[in-house]
This record gives sequence, structure tokens and C-alpha cells, in this order.
Amino acid sequence: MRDIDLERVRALPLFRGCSDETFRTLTAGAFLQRFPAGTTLLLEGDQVDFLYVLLDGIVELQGTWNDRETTLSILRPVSTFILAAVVLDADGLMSARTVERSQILMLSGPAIRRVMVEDAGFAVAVAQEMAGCYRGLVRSLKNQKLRGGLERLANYLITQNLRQGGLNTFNLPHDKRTLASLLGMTPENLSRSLAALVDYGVEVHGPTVTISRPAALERLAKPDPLIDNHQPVTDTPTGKAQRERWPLPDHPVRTAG
Amino acid sequence: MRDIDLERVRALPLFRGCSDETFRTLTAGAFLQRFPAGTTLLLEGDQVDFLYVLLDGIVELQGTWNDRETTLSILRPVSTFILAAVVLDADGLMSARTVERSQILMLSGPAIRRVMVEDAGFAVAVAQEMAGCYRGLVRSLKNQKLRGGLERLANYLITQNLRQGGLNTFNLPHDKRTLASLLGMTPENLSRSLAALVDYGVEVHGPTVTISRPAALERLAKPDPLIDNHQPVTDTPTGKAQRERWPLPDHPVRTAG
DNA sequence: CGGCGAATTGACGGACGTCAACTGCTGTGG
DNA sequence: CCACAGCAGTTGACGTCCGTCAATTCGCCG
Repeated sequence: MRDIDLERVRALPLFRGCSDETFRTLTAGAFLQRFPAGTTLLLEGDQVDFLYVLLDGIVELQGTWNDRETTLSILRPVSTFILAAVVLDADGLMSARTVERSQILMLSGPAIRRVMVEDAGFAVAVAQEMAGCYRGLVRSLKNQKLRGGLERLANYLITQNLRQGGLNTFNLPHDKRTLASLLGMTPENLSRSLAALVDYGVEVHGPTVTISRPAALERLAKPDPLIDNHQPVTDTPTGKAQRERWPLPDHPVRTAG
Repeated sequence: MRDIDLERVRALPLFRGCSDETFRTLTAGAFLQRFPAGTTLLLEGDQVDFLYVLLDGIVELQGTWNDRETTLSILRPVSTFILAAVVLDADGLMSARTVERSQILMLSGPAIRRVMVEDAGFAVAVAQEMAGCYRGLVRSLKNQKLRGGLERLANYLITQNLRQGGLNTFNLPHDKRTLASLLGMTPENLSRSLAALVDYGVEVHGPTVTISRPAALERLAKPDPLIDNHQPVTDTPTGKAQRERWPLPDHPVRTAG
């Protein structure tokens, strides 16, 4: 495994505070692996043996019930996922699937649990990570229960715009089927909702979106700091507030359970 | 503060594993307080200074947006809440309101953060608690995104039935307005949905529900262990599986972030 | 050029929210 | 003891949002 990859992992909030020894212990027994697009890494209900760290590519977390399927989160590098199941040594509640060819680091679950009780700093980092993930889900649930489809879409566009520089023109980061599932609607309805947003100054050409009347869109969306994570992207932030202001977050949560 | 109350707190998963010294430190600077019904303990967006422990009564966690309001969780004793905000020293994302007159223990947030870095056992317990809360929310979000209102209600009834002994007759634990908000529907629609369940052998007289054809209801509800927490109530469970099998859980999560 | 999948559009029906009227219960005060 | 106010719950009518199915268009790659 390349040093540069190790350093990227070490820089994660989850590992930044732990001792060198802890970090060596965890990475010594780790697997670094590449998966093609469309690979199911983990099926919901499966026993979870590893903590996954996405180093390159895109991973989708999804839930299923009764032949329906929904996207709970879409992850980009560098992100960890299924921490909660690892901490509790429990079954996964979500499936994980690569959207693109991805490079993934797999850290032994038992090792993580063992190290937590020995390195309080690491245990605290895990608790903080889980707390951040929890709060991301609270936001998602409020978003889902309190807003209608059009409002969710409008807020999503505002969030993406801010994350991509606030220039009022940006690209949708996923194909529209996936985006629809993330927003909790059907692809057909996403099309119609995007069409409906022309009245609010939103133009869509393929994957590129331009917002010609930001104020009008905001009036519709009514973004709320208690639902939307609206931090503009800042480089290597430090200090207290940054614990929840991570680089490159994707809609509901960047790092996921 | 009475010893018996202290012991109830000590018995919580969150505090069971920590040292006596840690526990004394935390409870020394704590407030024990009674609140009348309908008191807002915490408004969403407020700075959170305490970890709350509900010892007696009922507390509702709710979220608001644009004059809409939704219930995210309803807590019964003994439960902790807003742990996530305390761990991250962040604003609360939900409001907390007493439904009945309640007795609540308030533990200093700074003390909790301080103690976490000194007592690895406690930090691990916090991480496990957060992981359990996270998984509760994943279930809620899947429940919300994947099921329709009637299906959510049917599964709620099945869950309540199991939690109250599986005798196919039980009482709704909250008034119907609150239940509707918890299930993500309007009170009117809850009425209609309950009426619709007659076809599946569900009879409702005031707060008491009887299920005359459990199999029919199950065929409609299609309960799923990856969404519904269907553990029947067991007394003082021990061992690994119990980490997520707590006494007296209420629908989505028992203990809440 | 042909073909495939993604995206769009239209038509339709069902689920759900809203408004309003009505019922039934409970506690209060005459 | 009864009348009545107040509130939770129910029921009905209606409109909107949203999912489904089907047909069509668009863009990309062979």
C-alpha cells in the first residue's frame, strides 16, 4: 500500500487523533482492494467484518424493502462507511455498491473494537464520527418528513451550487436515476420537478445546471441550517467547528455509519 | 438525589461500563429537575449544555421547518437524549418537549467531553450508544422512504403488540395526533388508515387495539428485521446481542442522539 | 447508420394533505 | 345534576402531489 494512501487515511478525522501505534495496528492487517463498477461490497443483513474506507471512486449505500429500493447516501473519497455496524459487531442495515471502479481499504472489525478500548483518543474519535453521522441522518429524516419533493430538489440544487463554488452553474454529480432515489422520488418525477423549476430560474442542459435567479430559488427552497449542511468547501479546516465541516460532503451524510 | 435514581442511571448501557470515579464526576455536578407537561426543554438550534436523562415521564423530540412540525422520536424512562450534540459541542438539531410531567437528570456537557478522553471505557460506551442511535435512525429513514403510510402504521401496530406481550390486544401509548406525527402522516389520515385496517382484522376502540387476524396484518405489513426492531421485551438482557436490545424501546429509537 | 439505455413527456390513478363539519368525551360551572 | 365549552377524534369532499405505465426523444457508443 502506497504511503500517500496511508496518509490520506491518517488525515481522516477518525484517525487524526489516534496514536501512531494504534494506526499501525489497524493498517497492518488491512486489505487494499480495487472493485469494478457495480460491485456489491456488502448486502444488507450481512455480518460486517470490516470497516471500509473509500479511497477512490464512488460508493452508494442503499436500503431495500419489498422490491423497493432507496439510496440512503452516496459517498466520495475519502470516506469511511458502516462504522456503526463495526462498533456494535452487528449486521449491516444497508447495502453498499460501487457506482464507479473504486479503490477501497478494508480494516479488520475486531481490530477496531480491540483498539478502541486501549486508545481512548481513538474511542473518542469514533464517538465523534458516529455523532456526526447521526446528525447527518437527523437532517435527512427532517428533510424527508418535512419537505415535499420539489422543496427537497430545490435545496439539493442550492447545496450543490454552494459546494461547487457558488458560481450559479454546476454539474450534477450523479446520474438522474440515482439522484432521484437519493431525493426520495422517481426518475420521472425528478424530470418533472426540474422542469417545474424553470419558473424559478433553473435551467438544465444534460448534467449542467445554471441558476439564473438565485433569490427566487431560495424563496422556494427556504434552506435551513438545521436541515441543510451549507458549509462552502474550505481547505483543511481546523478547530472545533470543523469537526462537522468536512471536505467534499455529499448530500445527506458524507461518512456513513 | 435519591440513590435509587442514581442506580437507574448507572444501569444504563451508557454508564454501565465506566469507572466509579467517572460516574461520580459526572453525577456530582448534575441537576435533577422536574418539569410540568408541555415544557420545552430545548429548542432546535440552541446551544446544548447538558446531556439529558429522562428518569420519569415522557419526552418528545421534534423537528420543525417552514411552519411544519414532525415528531422524530418519543422517549420513555430510562433514556438519554441529545448525546450527539453534547459529544460534538454543537447546536441541537431537534427540539425536546415534555409530553407529561417529567423528572430529568441533566449532566454537564463539558464534563462529559472531559471524562471521555480520560476513561476509555466510557468513550467506548458513548461510541456504542451513538452507533445504536445511528442504526435506529437508519431504520426510521428506510421506514419513511420505502413504505407507504398504511404499511408504516401496520408495522407500528405489530411492533407495539410484540412489545406489550404479543397478546394481540394492547393500548396505543400516545395520543393519536402524536402517533400520526411520529408515523409521518396527518391525524386525519391516521384515522382513515386505522379504519382501513378493519379489512385486516384490526379493531380500535379508543386507545385499545385488538388484532383478530395477525397473519393477515403481517401479510400487509411485511415486517423486516432490517427496519423494525422486533425484539420482544426481555428483562435485564446481557451479552452481545443486548447492546441493541434495550428495555422499553419506543418506535424509531429509544435513546436519541 | 443502428441500437441501446437514459431521460423526458403525457395520461391516468391512487395516496395523501387540507378544509370543514360533525361526533363523542371530559371537565367545569351554574 | 345538567348544560355547555373545549378538545381529540372522526368523517366527508376536494385538490394536489406523486407513482405507474406507456410512448417518445435524446445522446452516446458501437
